[in-house]
Amino acid sequence: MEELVQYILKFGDLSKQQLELIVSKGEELKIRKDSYFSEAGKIPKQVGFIVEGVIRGGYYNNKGEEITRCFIMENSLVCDYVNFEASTSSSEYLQAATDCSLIVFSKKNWEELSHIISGWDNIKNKMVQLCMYQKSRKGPVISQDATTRYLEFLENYPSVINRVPLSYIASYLGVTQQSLSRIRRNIR
Amino acid sequence: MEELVQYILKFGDLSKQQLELIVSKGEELKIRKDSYFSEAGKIPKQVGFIVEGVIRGGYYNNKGEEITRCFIMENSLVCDYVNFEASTSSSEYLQAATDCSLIVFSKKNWEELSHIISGWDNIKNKMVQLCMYQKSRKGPVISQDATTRYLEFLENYPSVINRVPLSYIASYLGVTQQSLSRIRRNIR
DNA sequence: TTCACTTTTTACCATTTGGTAAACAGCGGT
DNA sequence: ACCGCTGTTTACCAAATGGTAAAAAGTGAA
Repeated sequence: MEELVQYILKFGDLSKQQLELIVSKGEELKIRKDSYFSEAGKIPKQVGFIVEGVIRGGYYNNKGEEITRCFIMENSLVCDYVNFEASTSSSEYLQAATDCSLIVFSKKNWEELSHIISGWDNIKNKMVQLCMYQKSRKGPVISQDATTRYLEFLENYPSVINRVPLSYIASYLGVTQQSLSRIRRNIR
Repeated sequence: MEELVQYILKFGDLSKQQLELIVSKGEELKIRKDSYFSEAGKIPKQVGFIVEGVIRGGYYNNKGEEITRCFIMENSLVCDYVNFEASTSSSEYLQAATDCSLIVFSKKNWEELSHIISGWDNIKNKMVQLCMYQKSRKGPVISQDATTRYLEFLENYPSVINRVPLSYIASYLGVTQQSLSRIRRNIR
């Protein structure tokens, strides 16, 4: 759980005792590649912290096609927070793009922390805001051509390229898998 | 200020007295089309609530081209909140796409509300989360062709099309102004 | 190893989009 | 009205991308 502790401490100071209390409310969860952390059409039940692996955030457009909206990496919070908080069903899913190792908090445990740790809400909100901020930025720039988008993806996510199926990356970049394959050939 | 009061009440209950206190901390601000609410490279100094008008969120890519990332409409909070809170300079700007009428809160006033109104932090965080959520979703889908993106834009933002310059919409959709013009002709 | 299955690469052609340049339309100021 | 400025539309051709289909490469199980 050490990674989680270090992550939390980036947002504010807590005593060793308080940190132990937080960790005690989390559970380790391993999920296999392609399984879902939360599903489209369902209420998100957990907040997660990624210890190892990559999570893919996406949704189905009105033609039923899968759209990949973001990749979430190690040492990040992962949650569809607005729907988690409001207990509303989400239009998005969060899916393991690789085998993942997480620390998860049930809604009950997550809310309890607000009551038993003073200062937690402040830290929590900063963490959630960063989580949402990271989801919202750094996406591929729609006005750039596919080659540029791919090269920028390599810069922003160098560790992802060899870990997740190419089809997910193509979906993220907004091109067909064939086009991405051609782009990769032309770059060499 | 009635719009702001109604907006706040969607996130939690407050007394008439408390609402008046909140309103008293806000200032009316009118900004002309094309002027900036916050600028790229600078620290965001205010949280705003849009009473009338449309704000355009965007940034410069590494080639110096303007990228439009979102449009923010009436009755929404507008802020680069993560950088506002941390007093860090933003890579994005928020620009009036039409003449705008806002209610704005300085950082000082915004923070004072947390001390003088119990329950405000809870409401505030929900408002900020929604603000960030709206910024992050509903963007044009990169894998769809430009015509589809334009048609979906019309559905999602029917009131914007005749209010802002076409070049902003083209930038948002990721096409040149000429291509957008051709698309509009072909649809009729 | 071989087989079955999935992922990735290639190839071909039709379609879409970008780049450049010019014409056209709208609008405010004089 | 006329001018100058800005925003929008057109046109033409080159380049990028999608759709379809098939081949090649990788992977795991028997």
